[in-house]
Amino acid sequence: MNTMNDGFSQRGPLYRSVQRQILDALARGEWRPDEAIPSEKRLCQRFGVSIGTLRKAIDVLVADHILVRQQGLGTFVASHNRSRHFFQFFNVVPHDGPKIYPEVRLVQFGTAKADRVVAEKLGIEIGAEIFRFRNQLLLNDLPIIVDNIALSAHLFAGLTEAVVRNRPNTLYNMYFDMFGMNVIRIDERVRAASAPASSAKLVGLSTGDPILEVRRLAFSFNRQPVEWRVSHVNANQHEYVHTNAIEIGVS
Amino acid sequence: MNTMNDGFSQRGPLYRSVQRQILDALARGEWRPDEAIPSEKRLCQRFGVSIGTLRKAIDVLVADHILVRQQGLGTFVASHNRSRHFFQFFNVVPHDGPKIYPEVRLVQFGTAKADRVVAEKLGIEIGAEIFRFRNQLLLNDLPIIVDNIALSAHLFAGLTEAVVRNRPNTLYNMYFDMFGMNVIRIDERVRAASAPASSAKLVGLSTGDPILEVRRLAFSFNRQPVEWRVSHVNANQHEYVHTNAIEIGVS
DNA sequence: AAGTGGTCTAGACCACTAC
DNA sequence: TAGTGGTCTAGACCACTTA
Repeated sequence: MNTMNDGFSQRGPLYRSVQRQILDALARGEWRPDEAIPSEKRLCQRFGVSIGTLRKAIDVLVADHILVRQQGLGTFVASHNRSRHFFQFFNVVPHDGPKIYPEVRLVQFGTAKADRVVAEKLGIEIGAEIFRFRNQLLLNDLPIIVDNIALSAHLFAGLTEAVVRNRPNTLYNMYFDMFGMNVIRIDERVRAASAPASSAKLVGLSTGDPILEVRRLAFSFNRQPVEWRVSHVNANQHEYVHTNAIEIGVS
Repeated sequence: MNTMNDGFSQRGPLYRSVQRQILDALARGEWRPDEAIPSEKRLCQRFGVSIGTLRKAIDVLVADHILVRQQGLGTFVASHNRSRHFFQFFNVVPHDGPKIYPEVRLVQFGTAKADRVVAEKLGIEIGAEIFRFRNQLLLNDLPIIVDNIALSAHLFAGLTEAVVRNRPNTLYNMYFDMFGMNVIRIDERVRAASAPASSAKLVGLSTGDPILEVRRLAFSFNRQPVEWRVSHVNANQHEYVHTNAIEIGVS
């Protein structure tokens, strides 16, 4: 009794189509973080699939930490309280030391046109308007990091310097609270580089000194690119940390 | 029509029990690496469960890379060829390019006494005997990385240069197959550094050129430190990559 | 054509949570 | 008690591989 479905979904398994529709609803903001999504039964009716198919679609989203199931309660949109959210994506630590919460200073803010790289990373047209700003990060009162951040002016329509400067918590919380952009995944690549003049002073170095360059692309649901960020790190006393565990055996 | 099963399995979901029985059969050697296990239908009969339950049991084993499914062919016992451990923990990629499998050359092997750092990292006494060896890694036939590796001679008693040189697959597979050391977690820290004389030539650079220094501590179960590794990377055309997706412990 | 895994159904009962 | 997710059934048809 295979419905072999409604002609609405593209080619591919039905549960993929269902998964896509759920992600779309999340992207539209139909369900907000920490809210429950409709029950499995209701979603079955809505999408016209059986419980098995519906659960298979949700399985993937749960595995990706986009949804969280709680038996007897419901299925929830994953959220993150502030500190956690921040620490999750902050990967610069003192040599052999623990993670420290930085002090952040906005040192520059403006608009610009997307160059080739920014356009490619953010998935927009070359020449499209973007916001560009720069944060200086201090660890233990010493300037260690400069973040050069680019946002699509289309996704962040109405963003102003005051909004960035006066945000009550982290940048990523502001992205979400004001623009519905929920950063759930980052892809970072670390290079060895020489400090450019524009960054050297802001991280307490001289032009040409060796630094770490961290290039980050941040994503929301459905792999929607949200933010492109190039950071320069004074790596004299700090390093980039990454822990990777695999799960075997199960038992 | 829930069988609510045979009284043979312990408490817990049926599919866990099935999974355990499959793992037992694998441990007994009933099916060998690269062999197909019986078809899903046969296994359903054998374990007295429905196809859905059987597939759920196998799903976990496939996710853990213990079994590999091939549609139209069968389900196979994973052979510890390359992919599994290696790609999981290999984080150096070309700028804006995909991951490449490197060619590995052993360039040095010997024993030594643990200095303070090695002793601390591996959790052994200063002066305890260790194995020290060095691998040169080539990407697209160009020398890019040098791995300086330290192992406790106690954990790896009997290790020889020949064993390292003639291992049939990856280092971490050899650790497991010959010494029972199963690497399941690594902690990596990346620094910007200048190429020391001992590494420069092996990565195609001159002494003092900027490089990436990756310091890795690898762990087995129970956070048992297994390997301490300091790698130097020619970062002219390559970078260190790290993808991080949100993780939440139930809101 | 035969056999395999891949997907899907339309229920059922169990375990847990909240009221 | 009502509602939720968690598990499980006993099939069905589809897509793929091999011969």
